[in-house]
Amino acid sequence: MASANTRKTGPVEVEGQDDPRGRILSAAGQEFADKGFEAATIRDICTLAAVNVAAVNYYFGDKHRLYIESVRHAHEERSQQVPLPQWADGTPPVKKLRDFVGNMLQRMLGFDHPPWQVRLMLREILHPTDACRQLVEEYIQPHFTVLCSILDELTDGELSPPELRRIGLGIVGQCFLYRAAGDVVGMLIPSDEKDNLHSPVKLADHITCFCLAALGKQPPLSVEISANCF
Amino acid sequence: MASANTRKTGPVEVEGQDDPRGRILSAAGQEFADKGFEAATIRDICTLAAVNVAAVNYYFGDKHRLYIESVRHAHEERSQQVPLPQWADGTPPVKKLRDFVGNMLQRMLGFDHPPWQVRLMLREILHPTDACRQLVEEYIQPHFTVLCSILDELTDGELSPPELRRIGLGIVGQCFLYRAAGDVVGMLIPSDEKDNLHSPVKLADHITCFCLAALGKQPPLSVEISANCF
DNA sequence: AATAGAACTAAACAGTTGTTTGAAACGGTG
DNA sequence: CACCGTTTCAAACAACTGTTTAGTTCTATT
Repeated sequence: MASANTRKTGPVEVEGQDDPRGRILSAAGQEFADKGFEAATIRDICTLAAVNVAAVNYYFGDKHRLYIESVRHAHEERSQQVPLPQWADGTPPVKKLRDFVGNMLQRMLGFDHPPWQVRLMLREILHPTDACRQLVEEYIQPHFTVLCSILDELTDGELSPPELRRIGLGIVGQCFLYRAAGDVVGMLIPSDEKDNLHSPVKLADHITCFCLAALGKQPPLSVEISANCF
Repeated sequence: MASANTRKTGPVEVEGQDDPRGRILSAAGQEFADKGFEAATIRDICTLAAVNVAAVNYYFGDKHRLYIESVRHAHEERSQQVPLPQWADGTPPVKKLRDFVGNMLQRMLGFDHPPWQVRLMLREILHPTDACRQLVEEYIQPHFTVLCSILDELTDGELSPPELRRIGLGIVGQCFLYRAAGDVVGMLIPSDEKDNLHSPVKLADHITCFCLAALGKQPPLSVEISANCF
């Protein structure tokens, strides 16, 4: 029973398809993402991971610690799946903003449908548990700080940090709605319209344009320059 | 066992504190809102409602039908708690928009802290079950339609319905973030700033101004006319 | 080959879940 | 009072939960 709860430090053993710990972590992430902490059962997780029921307690102690680990695992994976864009010096802030919004939507909505990592993180955001603080500090806060600094650069420092944060939250909120309430959004608009106007790319264009117009960096929307402005 | 599952049609019997059915419905709403469908137990609900465990099956058949009924009960109550504003003819659309956003935020965030009705509806929006369709058709869709018609009036019909919906969703999204991810938002900004700039009233002002600026119905934000514009 | 420790397993544990049962209490009507 | 349908209750039901145990297999070092 020695150090089963600590990370492997022994031989090579990449966290791949072979080691049970990794399999459990992936299986747990999917189950927790789909059903939530209570409804997901250790037995289902272990069946999915093709390990014995006792393996969870052997590797992680109990269900709760497995959950914490699996949230961490989720945002670590997602961070390197969709890393923040890197900009060369002198990149115009307008382009940075568009890139950032596009990146955020891509991370939230995914290419096809959102992977379990995102859905698990979303659960934690909506109903925070012990795993939330870490998620915010290591994942959300850094991203939000980048967004605010882009807005600061965009407005030439005319706006105070609180005002920048407020506008930043507005941008995040517009993206967040599609991620968190995507099903309901789909019920509010025709299905063909969803494909045409609410795809990640089109959405990123619209949200950026909307924000730029509000900040006076672009003509108002109702004048409708429908051509893409980037 | 006759017609215990159908609505009472007999004598007066207002759905108040006396009839067990109403007490169960309220208790269930609170428990479901706090813990979700799986984690909330019939025993806890019945204890809270001060009825026997068997009462749920007697009045509602099973846990699932109790849940459906309790979501319906929630949005019916909330509808009459915070009804949509009624505007006299000739009310300027700018005022209508501000009223609508304020109304929506009030309904979402509540005066002090959000009542269980809203939290239960939120759960259904985030993880839709059978109760979602009804919730959308009877509650969300009508509200969203009002918002779009205000935006239409505001832009003098310059924008197409799909574009109106897209902007409407942006407004909803900005409000929605505070409701759904309020805890995380609270971790992203200083606590005093949350009280000053992110109260329902201040938020309604900001979101409306932001939208009006983007639509060119008001000077851009970065010029900062900090005085209230209504 | 012998041994020690890690990895894994089947089986059982105690507790809780949703649901059902059969009988008791209730409240009005003949 | 006796009767009846409705409502309420304590108790039990079977199924499932997270967790633990005791035992087996595997692996690598001596």
